[in-house]
Amino acid sequence: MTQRVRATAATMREPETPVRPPVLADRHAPSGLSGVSPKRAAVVRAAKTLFLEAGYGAVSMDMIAGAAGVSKRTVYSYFPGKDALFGAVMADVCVSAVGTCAPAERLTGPPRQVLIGLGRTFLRLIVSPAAMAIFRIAAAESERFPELGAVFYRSGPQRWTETLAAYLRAQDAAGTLAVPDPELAAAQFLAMVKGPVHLRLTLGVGDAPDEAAIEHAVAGAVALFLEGCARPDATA
Amino acid sequence: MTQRVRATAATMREPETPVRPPVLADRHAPSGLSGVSPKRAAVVRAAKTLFLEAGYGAVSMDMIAGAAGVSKRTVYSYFPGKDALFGAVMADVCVSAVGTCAPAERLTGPPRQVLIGLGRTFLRLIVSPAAMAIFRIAAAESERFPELGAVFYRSGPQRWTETLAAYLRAQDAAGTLAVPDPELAAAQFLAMVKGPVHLRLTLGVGDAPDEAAIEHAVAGAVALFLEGCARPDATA
DNA sequence: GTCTATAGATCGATAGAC
DNA sequence: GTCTATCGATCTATAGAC
Repeated sequence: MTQRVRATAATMREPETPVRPPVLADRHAPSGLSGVSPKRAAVVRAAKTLFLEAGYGAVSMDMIAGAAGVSKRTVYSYFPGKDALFGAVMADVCVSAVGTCAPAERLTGPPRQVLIGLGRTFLRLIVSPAAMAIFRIAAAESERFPELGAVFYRSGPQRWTETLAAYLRAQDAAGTLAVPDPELAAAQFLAMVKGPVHLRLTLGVGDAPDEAAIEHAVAGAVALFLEGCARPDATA
Repeated sequence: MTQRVRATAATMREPETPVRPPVLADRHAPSGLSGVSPKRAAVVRAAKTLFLEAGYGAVSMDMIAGAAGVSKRTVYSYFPGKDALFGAVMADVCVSAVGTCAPAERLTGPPRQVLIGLGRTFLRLIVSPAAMAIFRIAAAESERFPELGAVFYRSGPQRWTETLAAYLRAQDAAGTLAVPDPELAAAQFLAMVKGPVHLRLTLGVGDAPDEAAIEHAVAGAVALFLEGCARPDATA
């Protein structure tokens, strides 16, 4: 099991090359292709699974072709190279897996209740194996694939922060909470929720938190956050 | 530029192999050697630089040998393989770069002052290029090298958390603050300090924060933290 | 399915120290 | 004379490209 890294790295290093083809963008089929090729879908599916499991470096084009049940030639007919395939797949993964899980729940009601609900959903999401795998890869490869980190950030953390910030701003305006800087406060809350457990998971220290641990982390974050924001003259 | 991953992983996976040579531990020189071999030091130095710059996969033994000004044979005479060299170097890096920067400052005085000082030091440290490089590699390779993640966690985050927790516990006992769970509170504070900026850096979104941004992040975290912990009947 | 490039790893030989 | 540290050349496996 060997792998190439150098050529790859140079190829995808967007900020350094004056002319930069959109590597994260999909080049689609080799020619005008109506609809979606099933072979191509199989390649993407196989690549997604393998990349998430083992990371960019540990996956070979042979593996992908084998898992997809196609020849390597076919893989290369749909994607110009390993880096492009990786970029296309990971961008899609970020949007679908992280983006769709953004707070669909209603952010209405008393702050404590909303924060507990949102914190719980958020923490459950980010400690899931799938999310951890995506994050780990995004962190590891963001240097080589700058767009990957950006896509992940926009489709995941940024959405959560913005959504929560909007709620906090509304609460501030309504006088329910005192939040001078909603963006910062939202980031702080989310950081508190994930802080105690996410770092350990990222470093492979300890196992994923169980429900009790999640509740504990969320409750602690909510308590600290609300005590800090609750006005003495208003009910939290 | 290729690399092996399979054998490597198995070798370093301490918890799984019944008999496990201490890969993170240095085997030193091939024989009894008084003092430190300059060649060996050169190898370690070169490997450290290269690994931190490009990560495990992107660095070849040829590069290391070349950068160290020795032959590959010499490299292999000091280290049984690439994984052992990586483990030895990274463990050393974690301890020296992250460990020595643990709060040397005195954690005495009023909470606000202590938290601001500690938060500032902490944030400056973790956003430094060196620390970011180590973190990135630890996160990326912790799956393949479980010990690496553990060493990093112990020598870095865990120390900070424990130190701050001890201070918070003392303050709680003294009645200056109300901290029911010092460990959690310490983790929450540190998470708040780093949250807004560290994630972006990890994902390669945006540049390192300047002094103003650092002050802003620390001040925000301290404000939220203290308001949440300060007893109405005590001065914070 | 084949070909090339390159990675990690190994080997015999040599020069100097004790 | 032997032992040790060092070097350059070479082997095998495999990733990536066509």
